[in-house]
Amino acid sequence: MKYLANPRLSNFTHLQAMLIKPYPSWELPELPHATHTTAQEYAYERLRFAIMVGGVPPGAALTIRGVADALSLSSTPVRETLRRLCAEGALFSQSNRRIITPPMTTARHQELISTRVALEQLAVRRAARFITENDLEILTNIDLQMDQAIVQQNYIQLVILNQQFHSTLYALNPEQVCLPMIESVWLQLGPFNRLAAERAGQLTLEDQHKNLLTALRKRDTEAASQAVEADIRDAADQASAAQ
Amino acid sequence: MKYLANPRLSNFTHLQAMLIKPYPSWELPELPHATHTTAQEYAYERLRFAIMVGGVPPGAALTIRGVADALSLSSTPVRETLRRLCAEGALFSQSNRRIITPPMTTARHQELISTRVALEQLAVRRAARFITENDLEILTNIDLQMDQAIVQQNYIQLVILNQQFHSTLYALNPEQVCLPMIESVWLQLGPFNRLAAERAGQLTLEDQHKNLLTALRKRDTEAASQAVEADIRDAADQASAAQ
DNA sequence: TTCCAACCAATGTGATCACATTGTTGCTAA
DNA sequence: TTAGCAACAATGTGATCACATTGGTTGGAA
Repeated sequence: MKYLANPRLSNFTHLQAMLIKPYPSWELPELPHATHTTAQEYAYERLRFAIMVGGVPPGAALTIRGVADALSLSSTPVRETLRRLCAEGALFSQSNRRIITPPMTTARHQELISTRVALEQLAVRRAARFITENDLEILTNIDLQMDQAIVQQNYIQLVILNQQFHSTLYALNPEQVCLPMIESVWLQLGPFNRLAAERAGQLTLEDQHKNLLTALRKRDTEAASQAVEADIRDAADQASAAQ
Repeated sequence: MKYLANPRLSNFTHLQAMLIKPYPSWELPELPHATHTTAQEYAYERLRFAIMVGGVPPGAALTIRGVADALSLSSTPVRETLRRLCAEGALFSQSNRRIITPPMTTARHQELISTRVALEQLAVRRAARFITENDLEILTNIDLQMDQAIVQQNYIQLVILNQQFHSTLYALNPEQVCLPMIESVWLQLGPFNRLAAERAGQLTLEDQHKNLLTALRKRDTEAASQAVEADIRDAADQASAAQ
Protein backbone atom coordinates (compact mmCIF):
# COMPACT_ATOMS: atom_id res chain seq x y z
CA MET A 1 0.00 0.00 0.00
CA LYS A 2 2.70 2.41 -1.04
CA TYR A 3 1.54 5.85 -2.06
CA LEU A 4 4.58 8.00 -1.52
CA ALA A 5 7.21 8.33 -4.19
CA ASN A 6 9.95 5.79 -4.56
CA PRO A 7 12.21 6.52 -1.59
CA ARG A 8 15.22 6.29 -3.84
CA LEU A 9 13.83 9.23 -5.71
CA SER A 10 12.40 11.23 -2.88
CA ASN A 11 14.87 10.26 -0.17
CA PHE A 12 12.07 10.20 2.36
CA THR A 13 11.05 7.15 4.29
CA HIS A 14 7.76 5.47 3.62
CA LEU A 15 4.80 6.54 5.67
CA GLN A 16 2.61 4.10 7.43
CA ALA A 17 -0.36 3.90 5.13
CA MET A 18 -2.92 4.10 7.88
CA LEU A 19 -4.21 7.46 6.78
CA ILE A 20 -4.77 6.36 3.25
CA LYS A 21 -6.33 3.08 4.10
CA PRO A 22 -9.53 3.31 6.11
CA TYR A 23 -8.72 4.94 9.41
CA PRO A 24 -8.80 2.08 11.91
CA SER A 25 -6.04 3.32 14.14
CA TRP A 26 -7.48 6.80 14.20
CA GLU A 27 -10.78 5.81 15.73
CA LEU A 28 -12.51 7.81 13.08
CA PRO A 29 -16.07 7.30 11.92
CA GLU A 30 -15.95 6.21 8.30
CA LEU A 31 -17.41 8.96 6.21
CA PRO A 32 -20.68 7.82 4.68
CA HIS A 33 -19.96 6.82 1.15
CA ALA A 34 -23.09 8.44 -0.19
CA THR A 35 -21.63 11.89 0.44
CA HIS A 36 -18.94 11.34 -2.15
CA THR A 37 -20.65 11.77 -5.46
CA THR A 38 -17.49 11.47 -7.51
CA ALA A 39 -14.21 9.65 -7.21
CA GLN A 40 -12.36 12.93 -7.26
CA GLU A 41 -14.29 14.20 -4.26
CA TYR A 42 -13.66 10.97 -2.42
CA ALA A 43 -9.93 11.15 -3.06
CA TYR A 44 -9.93 14.79 -2.07
CA GLU A 45 -11.68 14.19 1.25
CA ARG A 46 -9.38 11.33 2.11
CA LEU A 47 -6.17 13.15 1.33
CA ARG A 48 -7.34 16.43 2.78
CA PHE A 49 -8.21 14.82 6.04
CA ALA A 50 -4.90 13.02 6.19
CA ILE A 51 -3.06 16.29 5.71
CA MET A 52 -5.32 18.21 8.06
CA VAL A 53 -4.48 16.02 11.02
CA GLY A 54 -0.82 15.90 10.12
CA GLY A 55 -0.86 12.37 8.79
CA VAL A 56 1.54 13.03 5.96
CA PRO A 57 5.06 13.94 7.10
CA PRO A 58 6.46 17.31 5.95
CA GLY A 59 8.53 17.09 2.81
CA ALA A 60 7.12 13.75 1.72
CA ALA A 61 6.59 13.37 -2.01
CA LEU A 62 3.26 12.08 -3.24
CA THR A 63 2.94 10.37 -6.60
CA ILE A 64 -0.15 10.19 -8.71
CA ARG A 65 0.13 6.50 -9.39
CA GLY A 66 0.92 5.76 -5.79
CA VAL A 67 -2.09 7.57 -4.39
CA ALA A 68 -4.27 6.17 -7.16
CA ASP A 69 -3.24 2.63 -6.31
CA ALA A 70 -3.73 3.22 -2.60
CA LEU A 71 -7.25 4.48 -3.20
CA SER A 72 -8.01 1.96 -5.97
CA LEU A 73 -8.71 4.72 -8.44
CA SER A 74 -7.31 5.68 -11.80
CA SER A 75 -4.94 8.58 -12.08
CA THR A 76 -7.41 11.11 -13.44
CA PRO A 77 -9.29 11.96 -10.23
CA VAL A 78 -6.11 11.74 -8.20
CA ARG A 79 -4.29 14.20 -10.42
CA GLU A 80 -7.09 16.68 -10.01
CA THR A 81 -7.09 16.15 -6.27
CA LEU A 82 -3.37 16.77 -5.98
CA ARG A 83 -3.58 19.93 -8.05
CA ARG A 84 -6.50 21.13 -6.00
CA LEU A 85 -4.60 20.59 -2.77
CA CYS A 86 -1.64 22.43 -4.26
CA ALA A 87 -3.89 25.37 -5.03
CA GLU A 88 -5.12 25.33 -1.44
CA GLY A 89 -1.58 25.43 -0.11
CA ALA A 90 -1.82 21.99 1.43
CA LEU A 91 0.72 20.59 -1.00
CA PHE A 92 3.53 22.14 -2.95
CA SER A 93 4.38 21.53 -6.58
CA GLN A 94 8.11 21.66 -7.09
CA SER A 95 9.73 22.89 -10.27
CA ASN A 96 10.66 19.33 -11.16
CA ARG A 97 6.93 18.52 -11.12
CA ARG A 98 7.16 16.53 -7.96
CA ILE A 99 4.41 17.16 -5.44
CA ILE A 100 5.47 17.31 -1.80
CA THR A 101 4.03 18.40 1.49
CA PRO A 102 5.46 21.80 2.43
CA PRO A 103 8.59 21.64 4.57
CA MET A 104 8.19 22.67 8.18
CA THR A 105 10.16 25.60 9.62
CA THR A 106 9.61 27.80 12.64
CA ALA A 107 9.52 30.92 10.45
CA ARG A 108 6.79 29.37 8.38
CA HIS A 109 4.92 28.39 11.50
CA GLN A 110 5.00 31.96 12.79
CA GLU A 111 3.83 33.22 9.44
CA LEU A 112 0.92 30.80 9.43
CA ILE A 113 -0.10 31.74 12.97
CA SER A 114 -0.06 35.44 12.12
CA THR A 115 -2.19 34.81 9.08
CA ARG A 116 -4.55 32.65 11.04
CA VAL A 117 -5.01 35.35 13.67
CA ALA A 118 -5.63 38.05 11.08
CA LEU A 119 -8.14 36.00 9.13
CA GLU A 120 -10.02 34.57 12.08
CA GLN A 121 -10.26 37.89 13.88
CA LEU A 122 -11.73 39.34 10.72
CA ALA A 123 -14.07 36.39 10.37
CA VAL A 124 -15.38 36.57 13.93
CA ARG A 125 -15.93 40.31 13.69
CA ARG A 126 -17.91 39.94 10.53
CA ALA A 127 -19.85 36.92 11.74
CA ALA A 128 -20.74 38.12 15.25
CA ARG A 129 -23.63 40.33 14.22
CA PHE A 130 -25.43 37.37 12.62
CA ILE A 131 -25.35 35.13 15.69
CA THR A 132 -28.61 33.89 17.25
CA GLU A 133 -29.41 32.13 20.51
CA ASN A 134 -29.73 28.92 18.59
CA ASP A 135 -26.26 29.33 17.13
CA LEU A 136 -24.86 29.93 20.60
CA GLU A 137 -26.44 26.71 21.74
CA ILE A 138 -24.88 24.79 18.87
CA LEU A 139 -21.46 26.24 19.61
CA THR A 140 -21.79 25.48 23.30
CA ASN A 141 -22.65 21.93 22.38
CA ILE A 142 -19.55 21.53 20.26
CA ASP A 143 -17.46 22.95 23.08
CA LEU A 144 -18.88 20.36 25.46
CA GLN A 145 -17.99 17.61 23.03
CA MET A 146 -14.47 19.00 22.95
CA ASP A 147 -14.28 18.70 26.71
CA GLN A 148 -15.16 15.03 26.35
CA ALA A 149 -12.55 14.53 23.66
CA ILE A 150 -9.93 16.06 25.94
CA VAL A 151 -10.87 13.72 28.77
CA GLN A 152 -10.62 10.81 26.37
CA GLN A 153 -7.29 12.08 24.99
CA ASN A 154 -8.81 11.68 21.53
CA TYR A 155 -6.60 14.00 19.53
CA ILE A 156 -8.19 13.43 16.15
CA GLN A 157 -11.67 14.05 17.45
CA LEU A 158 -10.42 17.20 19.18
CA VAL A 159 -8.93 18.59 16.01
CA ILE A 160 -12.13 17.92 14.11
CA LEU A 161 -14.34 19.46 16.78
CA ASN A 162 -12.09 22.49 17.17
CA GLN A 163 -12.28 23.23 13.46
CA GLN A 164 -16.00 22.54 13.49
CA PHE A 165 -16.40 25.07 16.29
CA HIS A 166 -14.52 27.78 14.45
CA SER A 167 -16.01 27.16 11.03
CA THR A 168 -19.54 26.99 12.41
CA LEU A 169 -19.01 30.39 13.96
CA TYR A 170 -17.47 32.01 10.89
CA ALA A 171 -20.03 30.47 8.56
CA LEU A 172 -22.77 32.52 10.21
CA ASN A 173 -21.70 35.26 7.84
CA PRO A 174 -23.70 34.48 4.70
CA GLU A 175 -21.04 35.92 2.38
CA GLN A 176 -18.22 33.47 2.81
CA VAL A 177 -14.98 34.85 1.53
CA CYS A 178 -12.45 34.16 4.23
CA LEU A 179 -13.55 30.73 5.44
CA PRO A 180 -11.85 28.93 2.54
CA MET A 181 -8.67 30.84 3.31
CA ILE A 182 -8.89 29.97 6.98
CA GLU A 183 -9.28 26.33 6.06
CA SER A 184 -6.24 26.65 3.84
CA VAL A 185 -4.23 27.86 6.82
CA TRP A 186 -5.54 25.00 8.93
CA LEU A 187 -4.39 22.58 6.26
CA GLN A 188 -0.94 24.10 6.25
CA LEU A 189 -0.78 23.93 10.03
CA GLY A 190 -1.70 20.25 10.05
CA PRO A 191 1.85 18.93 10.45
CA PHE A 192 2.53 21.39 13.26
CA ASN A 193 -0.61 20.44 15.14
CA ARG A 194 0.33 16.82 14.83
CA LEU A 195 3.75 17.56 16.25
CA ALA A 196 2.20 19.45 19.13
CA ALA A 197 -0.19 16.65 19.97
CA GLU A 198 2.49 13.98 19.76
CA ARG A 199 4.98 15.69 22.02
CA ALA A 200 2.78 17.66 24.35
CA GLY A 201 1.28 15.62 27.13
CA GLN A 202 -1.63 17.83 27.88
CA LEU A 203 -4.36 19.17 25.66
CA THR A 204 -5.51 22.43 27.17
CA LEU A 205 -7.07 24.77 24.70
CA GLU A 206 -10.68 24.92 25.70
CA ASP A 207 -10.64 27.91 28.06
CA GLN A 208 -10.52 30.46 25.29
CA HIS A 209 -13.57 28.89 23.71
CA LYS A 210 -15.47 29.55 26.92
CA ASN A 211 -14.27 33.17 26.89
CA LEU A 212 -15.26 33.45 23.25
CA LEU A 213 -18.74 32.12 23.95
CA THR A 214 -19.18 34.53 26.84
CA ALA A 215 -18.14 37.45 24.64
CA LEU A 216 -20.49 36.35 21.87
CA ARG A 217 -23.39 36.07 24.30
CA LYS A 218 -22.74 39.66 25.39
CA ARG A 219 -22.46 40.66 21.72
CA ASP A 220 -19.02 42.03 22.61
CA THR A 221 -17.24 41.80 19.27
CA GLU A 222 -13.98 43.21 20.55
CA ALA A 223 -13.72 40.68 23.37
CA ALA A 224 -14.65 37.90 20.95
CA SER A 225 -11.87 38.98 18.62
CA GLN A 226 -9.39 38.96 21.50
CA ALA A 227 -10.55 35.53 22.61
CA VAL A 228 -10.00 34.19 19.09
CA GLU A 229 -6.45 35.51 19.07
CA ALA A 230 -5.77 34.08 22.52
CA ASP A 231 -7.16 30.72 21.45
CA ILE A 232 -4.93 30.58 18.40
CA ARG A 233 -1.85 31.76 20.25
CA ASP A 234 -2.41 29.22 23.00
CA ALA A 235 -2.53 26.41 20.50
CA ALA A 236 0.53 27.77 18.73
CA ASP A 237 2.50 28.12 21.96
CA GLN A 238 1.69 24.52 22.72
CA ALA A 239 3.10 23.48 19.36
CA SER A 240 6.23 25.57 19.91
CA ALA A 241 6.75 24.25 23.42
CA ALA A 242 6.49 20.73 22.09
CA GLN A 243 9.47 21.15 19.82
CA MET B 1 -14.68 30.44 -30.76
CA LYS B 2 -17.32 29.59 -28.19
CA TYR B 3 -16.03 28.63 -24.78
CA LEU B 4 -18.93 29.37 -22.51
CA ALA B 5 -21.66 26.84 -21.97
CA ASN B 6 -24.49 26.49 -24.40
CA PRO B 7 -26.62 29.55 -23.67
CA ARG B 8 -29.69 27.39 -23.67
CA LEU B 9 -28.23 25.58 -20.70
CA SER B 10 -26.59 28.45 -18.91
CA ASN B 11 -28.97 31.25 -19.88
CA PHE B 12 -26.07 33.62 -20.13
CA THR B 13 -25.11 35.43 -23.27
CA HIS B 14 -21.92 34.62 -25.09
CA LEU B 15 -18.83 36.57 -24.21
CA GLN B 16 -16.66 38.19 -26.76
CA ALA B 17 -13.85 35.73 -27.04
CA MET B 18 -11.15 38.37 -27.01
CA LEU B 19 -9.79 37.29 -23.67
CA ILE B 20 -9.48 33.69 -24.67
CA LYS B 21 -8.03 34.35 -28.06
CA PRO B 22 -4.69 36.16 -28.05
CA TYR B 23 -5.18 39.54 -26.49
CA PRO B 24 -5.08 41.95 -29.43
CA SER B 25 -7.71 44.34 -28.21
CA TRP B 26 -6.16 44.46 -24.77
CA GLU B 27 -2.85 45.81 -25.94
CA LEU B 28 -1.13 43.15 -23.94
CA PRO B 29 2.34 41.82 -24.60
CA GLU B 30 1.99 38.17 -25.57
CA LEU B 31 3.44 36.09 -22.82
CA PRO B 32 6.56 34.34 -24.06
CA HIS B 33 5.61 30.80 -24.87
CA ALA B 34 8.76 29.40 -23.33
CA THR B 35 7.47 30.24 -19.87
CA HIS B 36 4.64 27.76 -20.20
CA THR B 37 6.21 24.39 -19.72
CA THR B 38 2.95 22.49 -19.83
CA ALA B 39 -0.36 22.90 -21.54
CA GLN B 40 -2.08 23.03 -18.19
CA GLU B 41 0.05 25.97 -17.10
CA TYR B 42 -0.65 27.74 -20.34
CA ALA B 43 -4.39 27.26 -19.97
CA TYR B 44 -4.18 28.38 -16.37
CA GLU B 45 -2.32 31.59 -17.16
CA ARG B 46 -4.71 32.45 -19.95
CA LEU B 47 -7.86 31.89 -17.95
CA ARG B 48 -6.47 33.38 -14.78
CA PHE B 49 -5.53 36.55 -16.55
CA ALA B 50 -8.92 36.79 -18.21
CA ILE B 51 -10.62 36.51 -14.84
CA MET B 52 -8.17 38.83 -13.10
CA VAL B 53 -8.97 41.75 -15.37
CA GLY B 54 -12.67 41.02 -15.29
CA GLY B 55 -12.85 39.55 -18.77
CA VAL B 56 -15.35 36.85 -17.89
CA PRO B 57 -18.76 38.19 -16.85
CA PRO B 58 -20.04 37.23 -13.39
CA GLY B 59 -22.28 34.18 -13.40
CA ALA B 60 -21.08 32.92 -16.77
CA ALA B 61 -20.74 29.16 -17.05
CA LEU B 62 -17.53 27.73 -18.45
CA THR B 63 -17.45 24.31 -20.06
CA ILE B 64 -14.47 22.06 -20.30
CA ARG B 65 -14.92 21.27 -23.96
CA GLY B 66 -15.61 24.90 -24.78
CA VAL B 67 -12.44 26.20 -23.16
CA ALA B 68 -10.45 23.31 -24.56
CA ASP B 69 -11.63 24.09 -28.09
CA ALA B 70 -10.93 27.79 -27.63
CA LEU B 71 -7.38 27.06 -26.52
CA SER B 72 -6.87 24.17 -28.97
CA LEU B 73 -6.16 21.76 -26.15
CA SER B 74 -7.65 18.51 -25.03
CA SER B 75 -9.91 18.42 -22.02
CA THR B 76 -7.38 17.05 -19.55
CA PRO B 77 -5.32 20.17 -18.90
CA VAL B 78 -8.43 22.36 -19.05
CA ARG B 79 -10.22 20.29 -16.43
CA GLU B 80 -7.30 20.64 -14.09
CA THR B 81 -7.15 24.35 -14.75
CA LEU B 82 -10.82 24.84 -13.97
CA ARG B 83 -10.56 22.87 -10.75
CA ARG B 84 -7.49 24.82 -9.75
CA LEU B 85 -9.26 28.12 -10.32
CA CYS B 86 -12.21 26.82 -8.31
CA ALA B 87 -9.86 26.03 -5.45
CA GLU B 88 -8.47 29.56 -5.66
CA GLY B 89 -11.93 31.07 -5.44
CA ALA B 90 -11.78 32.48 -8.94
CA LEU B 91 -14.49 30.12 -10.14
CA PHE B 92 -17.33 28.35 -8.40
CA SER B 93 -18.37 24.74 -8.85
CA GLN B 94 -22.11 24.42 -8.55
CA SER B 95 -23.82 21.36 -7.14
CA ASN B 96 -24.92 20.39 -10.64
CA ARG B 97 -21.22 20.22 -11.59
CA ARG B 98 -21.41 23.32 -13.67
CA ILE B 99 -18.53 25.74 -13.24
CA ILE B 100 -19.42 29.43 -13.18
CA THR B 101 -17.79 32.70 -12.26
CA PRO B 102 -19.02 33.80 -8.84
CA PRO B 103 -22.03 36.10 -8.92
CA MET B 104 -21.42 39.72 -8.02
CA THR B 105 -23.17 41.34 -5.06
CA THR B 106 -22.38 44.41 -3.01
CA ALA B 107 -22.24 42.33 0.18
CA ARG B 108 -19.67 40.07 -1.42
CA HIS B 109 -17.71 43.06 -2.60
CA GLN B 110 -17.58 44.48 0.92
CA GLU B 111 -16.49 41.12 2.26
CA LEU B 112 -13.71 40.90 -0.30
CA ILE B 113 -12.50 44.40 0.46
CA SER B 114 -12.39 43.70 4.19
CA THR B 115 -10.44 40.52 3.57
CA ARG B 116 -8.09 42.30 1.23
CA VAL B 117 -7.38 44.99 3.81
CA ALA B 118 -6.76 42.47 6.58
CA LEU B 119 -4.44 40.33 4.47
CA GLU B 120 -2.49 43.13 2.86
CA GLN B 121 -2.02 45.02 6.10
CA LEU B 122 -0.63 41.86 7.58
CA ALA B 123 1.55 41.30 4.55
CA VAL B 124 3.03 44.79 4.54
CA ARG B 125 3.74 44.65 8.26
CA ARG B 126 5.56 41.39 7.91
CA ALA B 127 7.41 42.41 4.75
CA ALA B 128 8.50 45.90 5.78
CA ARG B 129 11.46 44.78 7.89
CA PHE B 130 13.03 43.04 4.92
CA ILE B 131 12.99 46.03 2.58
CA THR B 132 16.23 47.39 1.13
CA GLU B 133 17.10 50.55 -0.78
CA ASN B 134 17.19 48.50 -3.94
CA ASP B 135 13.68 47.22 -3.31
CA LEU B 136 12.47 50.77 -2.77
CA GLU B 137 13.94 51.73 -6.11
CA ILE B 138 12.17 48.88 -7.86
CA LEU B 139 8.86 49.82 -6.26
CA THR B 140 9.31 53.48 -7.17
CA ASN B 141 9.97 52.41 -10.72
CA ILE B 142 6.76 50.40 -10.90
CA ASP B 143 4.88 53.38 -9.49
CA LEU B 144 6.29 55.61 -12.22
CA GLN B 145 5.16 53.12 -14.83
CA MET B 146 1.71 53.28 -13.28
CA ASP B 147 1.68 57.03 -13.70
CA GLN B 148 2.36 56.50 -17.39
CA ALA B 149 -0.40 53.92 -17.66
CA ILE B 150 -2.82 56.37 -16.09
CA VAL B 151 -1.86 59.07 -18.57
CA GLN B 152 -2.36 56.58 -21.40
CA GLN B 153 -5.68 55.41 -19.92
CA ASN B 154 -4.36 51.87 -20.25
CA TYR B 155 -6.55 50.07 -17.77
CA ILE B 156 -5.15 46.58 -18.29
CA GLN B 157 -1.60 47.74 -17.87
CA LEU B 158 -2.60 49.64 -14.75
CA VAL B 159 -4.18 46.58 -13.17
CA ILE B 160 -1.10 44.51 -13.92
CA LEU B 161 1.30 47.10 -12.58
CA ASN B 162 -0.77 47.71 -9.48
CA GLN B 163 -0.72 44.04 -8.62
CA GLN B 164 2.95 43.86 -9.47
CA PHE B 165 3.60 46.73 -7.07
CA HIS B 166 1.78 45.06 -4.21
CA SER B 167 3.07 41.56 -4.77
CA THR B 168 6.66 42.75 -5.17
CA LEU B 169 6.35 44.43 -1.80
CA TYR B 170 4.76 41.50 0.00
CA ALA B 171 7.11 39.00 -1.58
CA LEU B 172 10.03 40.57 0.29
CA ASN B 173 9.00 38.35 3.14
CA PRO B 174 10.81 35.08 2.37
CA GLU B 175 8.13 32.94 4.00
CA GLN B 176 5.21 33.42 1.69
CA VAL B 177 1.98 32.38 3.25
CA CYS B 178 -0.47 35.17 2.60
CA LEU B 179 0.52 36.22 -0.92
CA PRO B 180 -1.40 33.33 -2.53
CA MET B 181 -4.44 34.32 -0.50
CA ILE B 182 -4.09 37.95 -1.50
CA GLU B 183 -3.92 36.88 -5.12
CA SER B 184 -7.04 34.82 -4.58
CA VAL B 185 -8.84 37.93 -3.39
CA TRP B 186 -7.57 39.87 -6.38
CA LEU B 187 -8.95 37.19 -8.64
CA GLN B 188 -12.32 37.40 -6.96
CA LEU B 189 -12.33 41.17 -7.25
CA GLY B 190 -11.59 41.02 -10.98
CA PRO B 191 -15.17 41.55 -12.15
CA PHE B 192 -15.59 44.48 -9.76
CA ASN B 193 -12.42 46.17 -10.93
CA ARG B 194 -13.56 45.77 -14.47
CA LEU B 195 -16.86 47.39 -13.64
CA ALA B 196 -15.09 50.25 -11.93
CA ALA B 197 -12.80 50.87 -14.85
CA GLU B 198 -15.59 50.72 -17.39
CA ARG B 199 -17.90 53.12 -15.64
CA ALA B 200 -15.49 55.41 -13.86
CA GLY B 201 -14.00 58.09 -16.04
CA GLN B 202 -10.95 58.77 -13.98
CA LEU B 203 -8.24 56.46 -12.73
CA THR B 204 -6.87 58.01 -9.57
CA LEU B 205 -5.33 55.55 -7.22
CA GLU B 206 -1.67 56.37 -7.31
CA ASP B 207 -1.48 58.84 -4.43
CA GLN B 208 -1.58 56.18 -1.76
CA HIS B 209 1.31 54.40 -3.40
CA LYS B 210 3.37 57.55 -2.94
CA ASN B 211 2.36 57.68 0.73
CA LEU B 212 3.19 54.02 1.09
CA LEU B 213 6.63 54.50 -0.43
CA THR B 214 7.29 57.44 1.87
CA ALA B 215 6.32 55.39 4.90
CA LEU B 216 8.49 52.49 3.78
CA ARG B 217 11.47 54.76 3.29
CA LYS B 218 11.04 55.99 6.85
CA ARG B 219 10.63 52.38 7.99
CA ASP B 220 7.31 53.47 9.49
CA THR B 221 5.38 50.21 9.47
CA GLU B 222 2.24 51.68 10.99
CA ALA B 223 2.00 54.42 8.37
CA ALA B 224 2.67 51.88 5.64
CA SER B 225 -0.15 49.73 6.92
CA GLN B 226 -2.50 52.70 6.92
CA ALA B 227 -1.45 53.65 3.41
CA VAL B 228 -2.23 50.13 2.22
CA GLU B 229 -5.69 50.33 3.71
CA ALA B 230 -6.28 53.74 2.19
CA ASP B 231 -5.10 52.50 -1.20
CA ILE B 232 -7.48 49.56 -1.12
CA ARG B 233 -10.42 51.58 0.14
CA ASP B 234 -9.84 54.23 -2.53
CA ALA B 235 -9.98 51.65 -5.25
CA ALA B 236 -13.04 50.05 -3.69
CA ASP B 237 -14.85 53.37 -3.37
CA GLN B 238 -14.16 53.98 -7.00
CA ALA B 239 -15.77 50.65 -7.86
CA SER B 240 -18.77 51.42 -5.67
CA ALA B 241 -19.19 54.90 -7.06
CA ALA B 242 -19.14 53.46 -10.54
CA GLN B 243 -22.22 51.32 -9.94
C1' DT C 1 39.27 6.01 -8.02
C1' DT C 2 36.54 9.56 -10.35
C1' DC C 3 33.74 11.24 -13.81
C1' DC C 4 30.62 11.08 -17.52
C1' DA C 5 27.57 9.20 -20.71
C1' DA C 6 24.36 5.78 -22.00
C1' DC C 7 20.69 3.23 -20.36
C1' DC C 8 16.68 2.11 -17.61
C1' DA C 9 13.08 2.82 -14.18
C1' DA C 10 9.77 5.94 -12.21
C1' DT C 11 6.74 9.43 -12.88
C1' DG C 12 4.14 13.37 -14.94
C1' DT C 13 1.46 14.92 -19.01
C1' DG C 14 -1.97 14.99 -22.44
C1' DA C 15 -5.19 12.86 -25.82
C1' DT C 16 -9.00 9.97 -26.45
C1' DC C 17 -12.95 7.26 -25.68
C1' DA C 18 -16.80 5.18 -23.19
C1' DC C 19 -20.09 6.09 -19.96
C1' DA C 20 -22.93 8.82 -16.43
C1' DT C 21 -25.27 12.84 -15.46
C1' DT C 22 -27.71 16.88 -16.55
C1' DG C 23 -30.52 19.85 -19.39
C1' DT C 24 -33.76 20.66 -23.32
C1' DT C 25 -37.21 19.68 -26.54
C1' DG C 26 -41.17 17.83 -28.16
C1' DC C 27 -44.79 14.66 -28.20
C1' DT C 28 -48.66 12.29 -26.00
C1' DA C 29 -52.47 11.81 -23.19
C1' DA C 30 -55.53 13.21 -19.66
C1' DT D 1 -54.15 23.39 -22.25
C1' DT D 2 -50.87 21.29 -19.59
C1' DA D 3 -48.56 17.68 -16.92
C1' DG D 4 -45.51 14.20 -17.70
C1' DC D 5 -42.62 11.22 -20.10
C1' DA D 6 -39.49 9.90 -23.84
C1' DA D 7 -35.86 11.01 -26.77
C1' DC D 8 -31.95 13.60 -27.69
C1' DA D 9 -28.20 16.92 -26.95
C1' DA D 10 -24.71 18.84 -24.01
C1' DT D 11 -21.57 18.17 -20.62
C1' DG D 12 -18.87 16.10 -16.76
C1' DT D 13 -16.29 11.98 -15.18
C1' DG D 14 -13.02 8.41 -15.16
C1' DA D 15 -10.04 4.82 -17.31
C1' DT D 16 -6.39 3.93 -20.34
C1' DC D 17 -2.54 4.46 -23.26
C1' DA D 18 1.37 6.71 -25.57
C1' DC D 19 4.81 9.82 -24.89
C1' DA D 20 7.96 13.26 -22.43
C1' DT D 21 10.56 14.27 -18.58
C1' DT D 22 13.08 13.28 -14.60
C1' DG D 23 15.92 10.53 -11.45
C1' DG D 24 19.01 6.96 -10.65
C1' DT D 25 22.28 3.27 -12.03
C1' DT D 26 25.89 1.15 -14.33
C1' DG D 27 29.95 0.51 -16.84
C1' DG D 28 33.90 2.09 -19.16
C1' DA D 29 37.51 5.58 -19.97
C1' DA D 30 40.75 8.95 -18.12
